[in-house]
Amino acid sequence: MKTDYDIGRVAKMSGITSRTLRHYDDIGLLTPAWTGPDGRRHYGHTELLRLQHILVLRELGTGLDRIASIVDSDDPSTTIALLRDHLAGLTAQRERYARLAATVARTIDSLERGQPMTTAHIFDGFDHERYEPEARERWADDAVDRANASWQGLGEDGKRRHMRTDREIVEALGAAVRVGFAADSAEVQDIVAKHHAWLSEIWIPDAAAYRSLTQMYVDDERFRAHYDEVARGAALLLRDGAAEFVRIRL
Amino acid sequence: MKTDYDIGRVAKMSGITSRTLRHYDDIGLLTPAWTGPDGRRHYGHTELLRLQHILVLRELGTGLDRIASIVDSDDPSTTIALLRDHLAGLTAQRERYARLAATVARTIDSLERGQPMTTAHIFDGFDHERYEPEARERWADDAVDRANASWQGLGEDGKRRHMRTDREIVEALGAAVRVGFAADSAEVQDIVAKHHAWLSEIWIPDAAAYRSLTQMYVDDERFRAHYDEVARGAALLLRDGAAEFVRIRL
DNA sequence: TGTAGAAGTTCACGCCGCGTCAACATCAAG
DNA sequence: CTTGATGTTGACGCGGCGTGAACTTCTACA
Repeated sequence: MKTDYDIGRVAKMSGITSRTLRHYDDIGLLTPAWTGPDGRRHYGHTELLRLQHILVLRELGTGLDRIASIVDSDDPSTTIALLRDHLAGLTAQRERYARLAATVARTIDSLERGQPMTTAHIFDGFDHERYEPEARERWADDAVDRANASWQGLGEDGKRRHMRTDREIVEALGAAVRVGFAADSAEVQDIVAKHHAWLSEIWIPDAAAYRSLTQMYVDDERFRAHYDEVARGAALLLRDGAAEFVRIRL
Repeated sequence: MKTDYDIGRVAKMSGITSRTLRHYDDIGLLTPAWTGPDGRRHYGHTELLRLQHILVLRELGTGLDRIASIVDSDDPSTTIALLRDHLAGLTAQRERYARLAATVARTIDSLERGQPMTTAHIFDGFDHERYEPEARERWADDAVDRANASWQGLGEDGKRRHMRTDREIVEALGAAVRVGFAADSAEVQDIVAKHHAWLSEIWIPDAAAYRSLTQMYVDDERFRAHYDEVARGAALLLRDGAAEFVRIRL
């Protein structure tokens, strides 16, 4: 036969290791055209094409099981559907790494300017996993104590920074209200995330606590006045945004 | 004690599972403040703070062993060095996913236009990154028309995404300037790549066009102001980075 | 106070995609 | 005939936990 490549040749041609080829044989992803009496694997042209296909999909980050189903079904629309699915995942990954990189860069930046690793800064772009929507009333009990303790522990400098961040949030919210952003828009969600992170500096609220806190911002005159200072409706927007935030992120 | 949280409370507060907390105990990353006579783990405020620190770094994609060394050493310069290392990895990942996403998108596109997944097509941007110079020449001709058409074609949603990416680039550049990355550093090159990709959304510039565009960013006040918003020198860095980018990649 | 069930504990295996020995067989070249 | 390159199977390792199993202990309610 003309097209007879042993495992080493295939490995060199494709740039993968022979181990990988053996692995693909083991899991039935790529079976050699024939196996010699000595157990050596021999690949033909068909297998090379299949391997190419596999490698492309692998390079795209697809899992081997999914690759198998794609390669096995020659149906283009199946391939397209699967790829489209996969594309969404890739884009999400890319954005995730972009955010992480930006956050790390910012963290480095602030560290180099002598600032400690404050949680507020650090929690930018932080992905909180979900909490269970269970009753956790007791947490709220000593929450105030702990919040006070944290606040005391911040020091003069920390307190001032904290206040400044608060100001930024109020202004961002005001701008959002004026522009007319919805509570579930990315822009408002960013602000809410920032607010949550800011809050976490002195107190780590769970989902329920965070929602009731933002509700309180609406109900309590003094708080509402504080948040509505730049634009009326900011406290409401924060509350609604927080509800959405909790639903999605906590 | 006031600050006494059992493993379940800590899990709910932080959003991670109790299993993870036990794991962290096992590997010595986060030891409970004390363990009851019945073997139950109890955490205090100190541990919560440490956990926060850990989770942030974890969210940044850092490995647990590296996290341990970062959290254990309170030395900021160590932290910076480790983070800088990590940043390089993150940017590499980001770039990888960006390339993958682009290739997948192209593959989907060609499949939808009825073309089979030929090897020639498939290997675009895969192993051998080939650019056909003649095709690029033709692009430059009606580049402006094309840019306008593309922008219109993006739709409201696309436009907004485009704007947000722009913002990310500006911020990443700002951070890079502050941190002091060189124009030919991997980090800056990554940002430039992103900028080029971003630009390619509405206009695919060739090498010369890309260089003169970034030069224009420096010369034109309005553009410079835009890129220098986060940190002065960003436009310059982008131009120099683009020159390097063109030299190596285009 | 008895009892149920919620929540804690310690093993210990599973996952994904191979890398990396180990121990041995077989091939091509000098 | 040796030597070294290359092939084979088999098995463990990794990272960061998920997910049971089997057992103990705390908490709430009748």
